[in-house]
Amino acid sequence: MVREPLDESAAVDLARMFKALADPVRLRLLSLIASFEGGEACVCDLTGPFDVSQPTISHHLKVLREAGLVASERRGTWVYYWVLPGALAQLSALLQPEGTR
Amino acid sequence: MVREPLDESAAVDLARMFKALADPVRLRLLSLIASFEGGEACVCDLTGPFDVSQPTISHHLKVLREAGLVASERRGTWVYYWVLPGALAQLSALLQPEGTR
DNA sequence: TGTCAATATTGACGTATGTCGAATTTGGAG
DNA sequence: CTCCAAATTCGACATACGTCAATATTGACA
Repeated sequence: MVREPLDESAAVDLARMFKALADPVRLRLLSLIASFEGGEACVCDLTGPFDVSQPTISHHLKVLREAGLVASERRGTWVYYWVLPGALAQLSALLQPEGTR
Repeated sequence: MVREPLDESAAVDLARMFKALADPVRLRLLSLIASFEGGEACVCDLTGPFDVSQPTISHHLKVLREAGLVASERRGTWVYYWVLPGALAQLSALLQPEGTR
């Protein structure tokens, strides 16, 4: 990114992912999921720490999922979420200032 | 971020920065500024490549500046912008998946 | 001092976003 | 089969955001 200008379509794709990170609740959700033991958490684990309603949490999880930052799977009564590390790594690399590595 | 849950105030601060990145025009602006020779560009260099109006570019530059991602200085007739690498590095580190480095 | 070019600010507009309560779906247990 | 708990979807609402045209500001230079 620091080397040569992003073309428009790449910028649109990246903006979609950054937009998913551009909310305090979603950042905390992501961090909470990632730091859970085993790297995954069910929705019931995720609603407690927040002041917002459960449907709102569900909405934010959907945004994260559609942005490709997390994935989910139903197991019986519960739905589990985990972080997709590749997506974060891609964004991380993009923001890496020139010399750094 | 992957190690322990973000607290709310940290999440609010970070979300503010990610929000500044959550727009294709701003991502391209940032990339364009960074990849300019000398690492800085005047506004007149930045309006051409986009389909949006000059006031809109000015608005986006203000958003980037208030998010702490770029800084600017007036030199005579022109105003120059450059990227603040520390801010990008902070976000980059945050997104770094666990083992990576 | 007056005019011009480069940026920024203002005001307005349509659309997107975060949030909630209510209704719906889904699977497990009686 | 029915009922319940977990999660999602729906519909509504207020606020935030991206954009533009018009206006204001700033500095250079004649």
